[in-house]
Amino acid sequence: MTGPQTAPDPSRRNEQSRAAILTAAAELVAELGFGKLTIEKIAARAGVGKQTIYRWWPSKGAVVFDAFLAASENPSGSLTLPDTGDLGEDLRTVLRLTALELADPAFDRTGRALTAEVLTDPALLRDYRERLLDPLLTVTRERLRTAREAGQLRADADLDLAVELLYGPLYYRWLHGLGPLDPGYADQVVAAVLGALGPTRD
Amino acid sequence: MTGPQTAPDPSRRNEQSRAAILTAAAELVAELGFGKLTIEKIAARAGVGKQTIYRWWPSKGAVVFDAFLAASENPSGSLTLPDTGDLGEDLRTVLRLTALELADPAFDRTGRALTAEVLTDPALLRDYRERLLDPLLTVTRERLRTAREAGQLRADADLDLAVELLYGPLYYRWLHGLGPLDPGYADQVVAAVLGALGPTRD
DNA sequence: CGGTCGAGACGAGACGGTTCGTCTCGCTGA
DNA sequence: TCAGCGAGACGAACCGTCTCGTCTCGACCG
Repeated sequence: MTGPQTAPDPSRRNEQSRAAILTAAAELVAELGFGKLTIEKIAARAGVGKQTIYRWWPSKGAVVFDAFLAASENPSGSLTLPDTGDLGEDLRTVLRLTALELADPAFDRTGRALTAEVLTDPALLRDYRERLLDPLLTVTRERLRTAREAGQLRADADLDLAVELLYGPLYYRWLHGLGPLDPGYADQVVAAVLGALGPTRD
Repeated sequence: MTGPQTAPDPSRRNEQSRAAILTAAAELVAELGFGKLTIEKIAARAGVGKQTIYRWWPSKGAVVFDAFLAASENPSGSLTLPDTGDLGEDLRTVLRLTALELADPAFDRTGRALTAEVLTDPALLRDYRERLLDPLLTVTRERLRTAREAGQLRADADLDLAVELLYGPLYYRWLHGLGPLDPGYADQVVAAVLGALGPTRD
């Protein structure tokens, strides 16, 4: 479904070319921004024929997305959240790290370009969900489930809602440039979510 | 700063052309989507020279953004939130309406395209903040302030945080297609925010 | 075994098509 | 009279497709 109609043979793929293309794409998107980036420039920088890019990727967005993934993907392949037993502490750790990443100017340009592409290309959005977002949300939800069973969240707390209450505001503030993305803000969000979904104080 | 370097004289501007351009842009972005939309097509549909578009707008995104604004701007010019005295009820009303709009397929395409443009063009983001987002956030914050003074929120509730807790999750869910944007979800978000920042139950 | 051969990915770049943004044209209206 | 107007010519940039000749690799055969 995702592959081309006349499928090329992945086993014959040239790994050097693939790596060179992703590296070139990552460099160029940082230098030029996504809008001024072209397939031809990627090919030239990578020392690669255009067709080699068109053969393996359906769009410019897909190339940049893969480059981003290759750079950010955990080599160990496993994505985990800390579990010290204290939900608040663990969430603060995660959200502080997230805020730190979003606040990094180097990440900002690439991240915004990628977000814009992902939001307007349904196929890319599916990829993004499957390979990055859903794993993160799942892992977060599982941590919350553990906490709920330990009585650190209400028994009827909606975990999907909780996850969106955690990440939504950060994301909203980041994309719109509404305010500083610092550890204090991360702590505020965590405190609010715990206040809303934590055990009732009776 | 926003204007061209050799400023044209706004007083000599042709209002018919301006309106025709915005109408054509709105129609075409709905028909073709933002990506396949071109300045030349807008000019042709509007019966206008390309230069007339380039003279008054810096980018394709800016034209579409203006078209969107012209169509959605409240004619009375005033943006207000309901104030029945019951904060929960008022917030549910607003968030339900917001969710309804985001869930509208007709809005979805245009909204995503516009969001993508706004996020990657700092000048457009500034425009968006000034003309749409900040007024909405301000009006929401003022409603929350009233409620706080009436004792419906904690005395130390951070209103900036509150606003982002309200809109952030909706926005997050919408952009990523995480789940249904229905009145029930709006109610859940409001309940969570009131749970977090409402008066302590002592 | 070791040599031959065909398939398919590769680098390079020509190609026609599209859109870009700039630049003239006269024309028109304040 | 003068700046904005519709129209469209213009060169530049990229698009995505295609066609070269090269190379690598597995299959097959002597």
